[in-house]
Amino acid sequence: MGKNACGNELAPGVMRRLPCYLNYLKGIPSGSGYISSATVASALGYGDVQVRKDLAQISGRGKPKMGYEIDNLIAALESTLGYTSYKSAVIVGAGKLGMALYGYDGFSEYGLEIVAAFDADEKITRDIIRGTIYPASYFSEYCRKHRIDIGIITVPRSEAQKVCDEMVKCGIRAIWNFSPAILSAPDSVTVRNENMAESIAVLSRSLEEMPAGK
Amino acid sequence: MGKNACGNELAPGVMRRLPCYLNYLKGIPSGSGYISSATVASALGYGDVQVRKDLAQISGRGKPKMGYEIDNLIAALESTLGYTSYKSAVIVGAGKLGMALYGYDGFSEYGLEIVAAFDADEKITRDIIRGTIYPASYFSEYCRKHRIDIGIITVPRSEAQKVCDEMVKCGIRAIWNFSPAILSAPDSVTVRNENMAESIAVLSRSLEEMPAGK
DNA sequence: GGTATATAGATACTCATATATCGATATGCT
DNA sequence: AGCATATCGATATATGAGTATCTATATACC
Repeated sequence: MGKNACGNELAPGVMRRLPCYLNYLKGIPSGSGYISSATVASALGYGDVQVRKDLAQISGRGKPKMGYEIDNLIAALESTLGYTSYKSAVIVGAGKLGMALYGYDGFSEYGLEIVAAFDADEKITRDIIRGTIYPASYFSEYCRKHRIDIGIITVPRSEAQKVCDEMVKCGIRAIWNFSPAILSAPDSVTVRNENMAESIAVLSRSLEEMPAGK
Repeated sequence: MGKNACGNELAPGVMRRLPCYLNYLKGIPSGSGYISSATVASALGYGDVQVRKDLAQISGRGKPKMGYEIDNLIAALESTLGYTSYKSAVIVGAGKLGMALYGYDGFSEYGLEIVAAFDADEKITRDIIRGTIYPASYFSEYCRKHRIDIGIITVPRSEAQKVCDEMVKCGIRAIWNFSPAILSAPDSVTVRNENMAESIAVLSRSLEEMPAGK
């Protein structure tokens, strides 16, 4: 385990592909032993050289004629992607999307636990799916009492910047923004936008670009 | 309106930024008239040249000393992104995420209407939020009766490929995949993966990379 | 009406990413 | 044990996106 154990800069393209590698490898029956870069590449539609270069950045060496040890790769990917470290998150905005995320139990696979939800509407402060929804006024106090790693924003566009500021003030340094707002935050805070609008645009354009299917 | 009225290839980076431009411009009080590329650039953290190059691909010319006419830009962006054309969608998988998307009324802003939801579990075939959830067995018949543009997959990983195949068979040519599965589909079908795992990884790594937040 | 200026558009350049080619090496078979 | 081969790793090339610089032009002001 060399210099890349932690803290290396990884190019955005690499960060996009690594979860795909992990996902693919996890779907392989365990005990299969080794896999070649070409096999991974053709399964995911990448080039074999690209797969090797990506894996070289995060894992130990592969063996000629054999490929890479699958279990090693999975462990290296999970570690690199941060899935093995526990991260606590809070949601602000208990609308439909917020509640869906709050109730989704698949995040634990990535080391993420959503520990609380907040909403400006005091009336919905009740158990709905799996936990309490606190009034937004309690947010900063809650953050002082618990160590919160990630803030998830699922409020409407008009409220998003206010919520973002509040999160920053409470020491949250990673924000996952599901609102359509463009958030401004200090450089020390990472903001990740879940870009539904872009996805819809890509799909919509694809429909118009090839009018004749088949 | 020249050659780029429709059907031009747009680079992924451009496709990522265009919704941001639109979003930003819509937040400007209407009747403001013109805006310069430098103003847009500094608001969104891009370079002014990049903004001009992006806009040159989708809109008419700007005026020296004035900038671009805001209303024109908004119209061009909405048209290019496909938000002005009606697109019908169906959801397969009536779990929490599926129901959240089904109940979300913000998609109409992008020209997207979710017209039906399906689930393998026949028991949940009832009105929940705003519409009927049909049993999955009715899916292909429904698609024959209605023109469906986009298929949204919110089933677990193990079911996703099966659902994808069914959608392709029913003539759906654009698929929005919220499951963690890697889907294989013909080239004529556009698959867009909503990459939650990547987002979590980016945020998680950012937490580990700067241990001293300030 | 002339001139200074802000701004767009075009061109040239830099940098990063992805691809192709070549050489090195461990494995398995004869 | 020796050799053929599949696969990795390194080097070189190509492609493309982003940036910087320069030129052209429409506006506003004097």
